[in-house]
Amino acid sequence: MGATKAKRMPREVREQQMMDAAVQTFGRRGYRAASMDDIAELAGVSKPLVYLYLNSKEELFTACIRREAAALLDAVRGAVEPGLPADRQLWAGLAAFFTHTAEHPDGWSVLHRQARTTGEPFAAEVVALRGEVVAFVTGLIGAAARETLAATDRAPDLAERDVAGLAQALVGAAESLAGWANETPGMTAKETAATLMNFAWAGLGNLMDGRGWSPG
Amino acid sequence: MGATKAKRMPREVREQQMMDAAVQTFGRRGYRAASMDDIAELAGVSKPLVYLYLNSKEELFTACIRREAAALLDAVRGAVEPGLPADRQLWAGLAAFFTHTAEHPDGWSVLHRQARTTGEPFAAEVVALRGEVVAFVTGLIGAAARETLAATDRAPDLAERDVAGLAQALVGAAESLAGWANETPGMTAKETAATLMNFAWAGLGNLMDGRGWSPG
Amino acid sequence: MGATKAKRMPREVREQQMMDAAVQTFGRRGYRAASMDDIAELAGVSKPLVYLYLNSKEELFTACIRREAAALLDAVRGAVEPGLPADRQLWAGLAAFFTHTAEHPDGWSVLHRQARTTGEPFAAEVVALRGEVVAFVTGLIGAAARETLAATDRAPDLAERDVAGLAQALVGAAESLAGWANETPGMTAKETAATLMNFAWAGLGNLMDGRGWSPG
Amino acid sequence: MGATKAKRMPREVREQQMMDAAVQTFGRRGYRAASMDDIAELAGVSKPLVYLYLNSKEELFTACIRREAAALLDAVRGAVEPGLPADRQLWAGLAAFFTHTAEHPDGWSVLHRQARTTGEPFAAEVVALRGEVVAFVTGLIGAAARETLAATDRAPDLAERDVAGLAQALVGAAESLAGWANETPGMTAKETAATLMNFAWAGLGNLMDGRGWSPG
DNA sequence: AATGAATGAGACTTCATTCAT
DNA sequence: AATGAATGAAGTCTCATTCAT
Repeated sequence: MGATKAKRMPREVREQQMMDAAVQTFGRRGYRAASMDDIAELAGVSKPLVYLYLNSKEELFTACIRREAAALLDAVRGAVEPGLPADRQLWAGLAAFFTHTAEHPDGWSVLHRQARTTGEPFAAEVVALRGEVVAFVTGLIGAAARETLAATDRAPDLAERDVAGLAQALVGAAESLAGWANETPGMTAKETAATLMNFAWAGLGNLMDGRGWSPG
Repeated sequence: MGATKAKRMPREVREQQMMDAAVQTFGRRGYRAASMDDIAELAGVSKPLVYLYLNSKEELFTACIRREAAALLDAVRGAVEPGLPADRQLWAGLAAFFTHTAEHPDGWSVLHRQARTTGEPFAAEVVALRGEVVAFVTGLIGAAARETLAATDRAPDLAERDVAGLAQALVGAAESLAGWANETPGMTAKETAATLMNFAWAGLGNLMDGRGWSPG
Repeated sequence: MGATKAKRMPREVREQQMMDAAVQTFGRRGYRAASMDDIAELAGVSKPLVYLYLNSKEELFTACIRREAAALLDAVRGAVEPGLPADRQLWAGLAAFFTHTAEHPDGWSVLHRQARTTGEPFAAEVVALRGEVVAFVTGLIGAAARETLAATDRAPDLAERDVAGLAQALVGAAESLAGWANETPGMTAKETAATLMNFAWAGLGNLMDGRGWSPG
Repeated sequence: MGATKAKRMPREVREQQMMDAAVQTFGRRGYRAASMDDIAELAGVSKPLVYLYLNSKEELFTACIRREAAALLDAVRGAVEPGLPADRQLWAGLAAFFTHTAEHPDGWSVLHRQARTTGEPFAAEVVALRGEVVAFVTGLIGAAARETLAATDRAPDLAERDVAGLAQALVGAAESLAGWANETPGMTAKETAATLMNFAWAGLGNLMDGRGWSPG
């Protein structure tokens, strides 16, 4: 641990070292509790250099959020093969999601725990990320609906709002399970993805058949 | 808003005023970003009085967590009538949960966003709360399984670990939907509860039938 | 420990309870570190009552100094019988001094350690006490000199300044030994007094004979 | 007075300036009454710099105690030539002691008045210093006894405990005289040392002859 | 005779940030 | 490309003291 202390590295390398240190520190301690001193020390550079490259604590945190968000999105998108059936796509995306969060717990913490609780302007960054994810999932649910309809030749029976709520619930459940899986030894990403698919898929299917649960 | 500025109130009343102010401030700004000055001012008292009654920022935060956790648990437990079928119980509990979180957004923020990200010893308080909720939900799922089995005369087919994962997913989805509902105008607690039941119940039923989704 | 909590005591009794608590607290913690809260609690009364009777922390400390100084002076003066030879008087005074400081360690601490280090106006109080003691000792040394001269029919050979220095040294040694004796188990007041007399008396005698030590 | 306000000094220099200011402030006002603001201002730096270099008020005070203790011990040890007779060694040590305390009254105050009354962990530092001094003096008294015995061919007559008491008394007297000499204009260190030698040496001699004072 | 309620002022400490080299 | 030196501002907490009953 601890960055290589070699002097005179090219700017881009130093910058990544600093951001690695920042993600780790922010992710574990939170934005306020993380000090620029901590980050500089962990990065193995002096504080003025951090400011020279990243300008301010706020910009540094924002840069961390964006880097980690992009990495997560790339991982999920890269795992989904467009040609497959919707349920397989969804499963592949979830597996990639759980894999990535397990392999980058500090980055995931920055996105899911810290950025969302630190208020504006950071929460907005995560809202954007989450919006992309929800849209992606919404699209998959819609595709699944269409596939089902095509196979059974029935009329669509899902309001827009229901789909949105379902996507929210699915994403929320995934976020929750990511934290739980990280804390549960022996829980692999694929098992976690299967658990969630089990939980969600049948319900989605029933909904599309118009056989939802109702309090009546 | 802003506490009544009447002087010379009995201790217990002042203490509640302070905790109201603290929950609001902690919930909106987070533990670190909330200053005791802010809280005292919002409570309409001087800072030393806050310290006289609540001892320290840490103890104040802990007291807030416990008060809000107790209020949430009471609301959910009070809404569930033990005699009803499991699905009705679950629905009633969810509705009460969404109602309470909608009516106490700052308290919910303290529990769900802030306490969990502020590290020990606060996270442990919420872990305890969440553990009670998960146990409660786990019990309901088990009851539902037994009811189903009694009706259909089939053997149980749910491993302990699956139930635990399902409860986690359900609670996580509920937590996520609580935030979403708070930010979505016109979304009532009952609608939110119905959305989640739709999403979850059919899936649970299928699982109990041994017809889970699998990647194969 | 802990004053009787009976309510409605006559003023003078309450005042002594408070001063007892104050002497103990000041003596053990020092003026600054002792808080009025501590003192009031130890005295078993509310803080406003302490202020009602003793007016302020400064006045309270001053009152403590004066009470303890008077007690110490009374103890020493009461032990010295004017008719005896000077050395017996000195010994009796020292024994009384060591007895009193051993029996009232907090009071002695207030006088010797705390009041002297807390700056004006408190140091002046102790300077006055010490001045009385030094004058008393100086008188005894003078008397001893006269007795010696009367017996040996020689001219006096002690300058005023030497006597003052000797008295200072003797008092300083006594103060130092008081602390040491308090910390040395099994060291009685009379033994301590004898140690100091052993150390000092022969030297005084030699000096009066003009046989002092000199670097030459 | 007042440190040079030149900016951008090397760390070691600044650190000494800060400790000079701290010794002066602690020595005159005491540990509790001295504020870090006062010290920083007297040192001509901002408060954060004091914390950056010295970490905390406690560590700063401890550093002051150690620096001043070392300086005092060095001064006394450096003045004593091992080859000389014991009485000359003692006198030289006392003269150096009184010289040093006269030239560094604030440092002496830190050691003798403030550190001893501020409680742990500071008192322990001074106990260690004083222990070294008492051991040193004890050694000299023992050496003197042996020299006397060698010259007069008599048996030793001093118990261990008596020697310890005598050393205590001598050190106590010296400490007391140091304060007195500082407050008495025109009193030089050598005069003070001679006064104490006069007071103490003959008494020690008599004791070694077995001719101590006794109340009988 | 006595106290619960309340506070202005000031203490120690930390942090994001800049300056000069 | 990089850093040692330095600080304004703000935060948590304590304390002597008073008010109203």
